[in-house]
Amino acid sequence: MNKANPHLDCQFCEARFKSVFCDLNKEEVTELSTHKACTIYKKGQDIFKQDSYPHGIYCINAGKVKLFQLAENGREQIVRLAKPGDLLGYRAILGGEKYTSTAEAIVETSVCFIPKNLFFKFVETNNAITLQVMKLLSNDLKNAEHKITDLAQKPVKERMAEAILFMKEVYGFENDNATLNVVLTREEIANIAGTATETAIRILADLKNDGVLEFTGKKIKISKMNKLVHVANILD
DNA sequence: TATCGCTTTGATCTGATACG
DNA sequence: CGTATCAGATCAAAGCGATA
Repeated sequence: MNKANPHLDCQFCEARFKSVFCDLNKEEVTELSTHKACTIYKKGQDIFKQDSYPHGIYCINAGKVKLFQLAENGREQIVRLAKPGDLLGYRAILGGEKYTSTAEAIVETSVCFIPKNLFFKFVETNNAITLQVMKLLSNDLKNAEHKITDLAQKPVKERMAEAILFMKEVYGFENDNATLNVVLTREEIANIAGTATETAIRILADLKNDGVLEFTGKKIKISKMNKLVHVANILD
């Protein structure tokens, strides 16, 4: 199933420098390196599941991950997209709770598991990490609040435009500086915007007709960024 | 070539708001 | 109040491309 990947040394890990572990000293990096366990997940594989208990946290080394909650009606709501350097599952660990969402690889993804004890040790002894984690938490909270307001107040077209911009924020562009560096299904995009797949498809077609977006297969190119931002009706 | 999963499209239903 | 309108969801069916 999942290939273990023992050769990744935290000392040289590019992703670590973008993570909460960027401020570790040399001994701590060594400790992290010896206790973490790196695993490769194939596209579509779950890293952890909603309602299960956490035993540690996950740090993405390479790849892309979506986090979603399963609603009563069976629909998924994507609550977060994650990239290399991002931490997964830390809120559940800190709160001593079950996972409130499922994490699934959207492409082949390499993830390092850091045991609970080690994570808590870092948080207790390293102020820089504590501060970083607090920043993460407050950022998550801000995003969650923003999402609530969006879903409650904004029409679908604005949410769809925002969903596209969100994908761009997290994963950026390809070399042409316009094509999103991520491929999601229409259903997944709908699940970011919180709408039905059919509605998402119709709105994407509208945005194409308006000359805002272009499609090549499942790839999305933003041809008129200013117009897309305008459609998204972002107030700040 | 048969099949599967995803995408698209049209038709219809529903709930919220506006309006006479 | 009753009802007209609108946004969006739901349902059904067809299209389409990758893959076994």
